[in-house]
Amino acid sequence: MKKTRNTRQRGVILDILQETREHPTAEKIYQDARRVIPNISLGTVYRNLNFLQDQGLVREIRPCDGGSTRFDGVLDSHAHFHCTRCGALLDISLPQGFEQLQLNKMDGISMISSIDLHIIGECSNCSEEGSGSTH
Amino acid sequence: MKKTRNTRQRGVILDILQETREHPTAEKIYQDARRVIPNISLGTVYRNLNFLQDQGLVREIRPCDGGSTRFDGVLDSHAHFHCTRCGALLDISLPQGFEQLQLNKMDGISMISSIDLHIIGECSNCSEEGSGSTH
DNA sequence: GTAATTGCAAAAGATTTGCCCCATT
DNA sequence: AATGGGGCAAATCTTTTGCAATTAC
Repeated sequence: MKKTRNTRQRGVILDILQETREHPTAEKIYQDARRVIPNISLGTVYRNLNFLQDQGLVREIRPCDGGSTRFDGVLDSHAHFHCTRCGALLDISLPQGFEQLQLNKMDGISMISSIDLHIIGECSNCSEEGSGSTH
Repeated sequence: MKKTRNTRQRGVILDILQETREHPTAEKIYQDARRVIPNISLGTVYRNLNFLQDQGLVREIRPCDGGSTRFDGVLDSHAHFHCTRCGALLDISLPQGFEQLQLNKMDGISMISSIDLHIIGECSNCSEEGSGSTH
């Protein structure tokens, strides 16, 4: 297999993802990265995100309610909560009993590599504000 | 609120979605619909998919592994299995005990409207075929 | 008759890719 | 020096939208 190089761009992108729990989009990562490497290009960001995903260092989350792909650099197992009002995408702990679910041998499944749990609803912030605000 | 009309296009699209468990993409629905209404347009398909979603008659599934949005017209609660080899997206039953999970009051969540469970792995078909095939 | 809906084509986004140059090893 | 990776811009793909014509009610 071919050798990979440690470029500044790649390092910065990975750092950004590992230091936030905001699940940024590629565009947001691009903007953050430009504060460090002003002439980094969006194409490079995408190429590295794909690369890091292939390496298993990062994973992508596709918001259930449309919008662009977001990325997650925190690999502890956790679920995601999507707020339909403000669009927030939050890490949440796996519900009690989740690990014990009978997951194997279901239907036509022969091997499970990962399980994604997405909870869609309203976050406390939005609910506290009554029915008006959109963020 | 404004009145809605029962157009042939809308009916055909809904039928297609309710009669399959294949979770077609908009493009696939468009192709199927053209066999019935040869000059239906892709724009109409998208407009109706969004409309049907707003009505709660259909929901969209965003494949975790990229690719375009797929649609589901079967509303019984079920989970989805994504095969990383052949790309199949299958309905599966919710695992035992799933309904009893402690889901409320977690972290900053104040209201839950739906829960999506996606299982990623390999389907039996692909595994039986050994390690070669891509479908 | 009226307004919701369609078809078509253009526009808008998001992501990928080709090409040539630069920088890591 | 060799070649993986970057920058830039064009290309691709998916989805949305404006508008005039059509059709359900």
